[in-house]
Amino acid sequence: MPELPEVQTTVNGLNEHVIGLKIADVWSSYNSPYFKGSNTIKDPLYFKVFKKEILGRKIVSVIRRAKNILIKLDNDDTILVHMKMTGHLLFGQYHFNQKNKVNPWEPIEPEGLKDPFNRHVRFVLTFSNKKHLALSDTRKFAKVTLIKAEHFHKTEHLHDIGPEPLEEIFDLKEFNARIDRKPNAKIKQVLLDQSNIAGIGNIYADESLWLASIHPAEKVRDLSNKQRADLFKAVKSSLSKGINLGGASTSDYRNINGEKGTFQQVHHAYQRAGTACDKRGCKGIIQRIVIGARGTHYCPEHQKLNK
DNA sequence: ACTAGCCCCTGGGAGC
DNA sequence: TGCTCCCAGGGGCTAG
Repeated sequence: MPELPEVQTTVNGLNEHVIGLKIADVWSSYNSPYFKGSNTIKDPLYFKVFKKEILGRKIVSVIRRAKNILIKLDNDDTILVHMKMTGHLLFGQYHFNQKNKVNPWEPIEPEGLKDPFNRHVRFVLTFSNKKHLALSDTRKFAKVTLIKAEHFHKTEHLHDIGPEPLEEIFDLKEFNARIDRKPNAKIKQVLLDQSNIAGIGNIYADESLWLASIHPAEKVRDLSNKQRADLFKAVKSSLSKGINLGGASTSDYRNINGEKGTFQQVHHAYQRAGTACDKRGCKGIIQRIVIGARGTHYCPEHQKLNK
């Protein structure tokens, strides 16, 4: 699923391709009564407003905040895309099967989009140079909305998000201050909570805890100073490695060219239940448990509870 | 103010 | 082979 490294990979790709492009058309098949009045394009009434506001605008930059993609327009408005579980953005000059009544924007070429996970197109921006930015989203969890310039600093879509873990200003002292907001909570749940630290999801939480030899159910107040320092380093290193490898494509994530990342090839814990722990000298077998309704993978040999 | 748990959604795997 | 059932999980929301 798209977490900080996957979102950053997408943002890096977009910056190479969409800067200066002018939005000529907008299409979406998202609509759900559940999202009526939600201020996202899943509300058909909101989509009409959204379309009117962005037509003719040029893209000036693309940045990331937590797991959100922020596409800045030339009038200082911002298109926000959150890919949630199964969404990813694709950029290219596509041909769509307009005769398909169910989904007229199902891509029929090029080759890269034959991958089934690139074919669930729900949202398309067409630029004036005939290129497309398409959002493929199998399970329709993704969120797309427009943030007007004057609302940017108070929008509900970005409020209550913790610091960016890869920024240099985010040091061990800051890390401790953030996790200590929940001394009685399990460390895995604290890592996943975006209001504590931005951008960590299930994959990088499990990988970081494996690297730092910490049991995912360890209470924050029971962590030793060494464990805190190890976890701080592990969070930074696993996220950085994820970016360097173009993200994790355990299931559906693809970059803007529709290609897989390779972080899943170096997972130590995530989705490796039943396989041997590959920590040097460790004889453990990776286990899967549930914490906070999330599948959690860890090695019971070298990630033991302190008490 | 907190947290546990439901809900959005669909492809794919298990079971029969 | 083909049907039904069930589950993954980020984050918004609500009930307690």
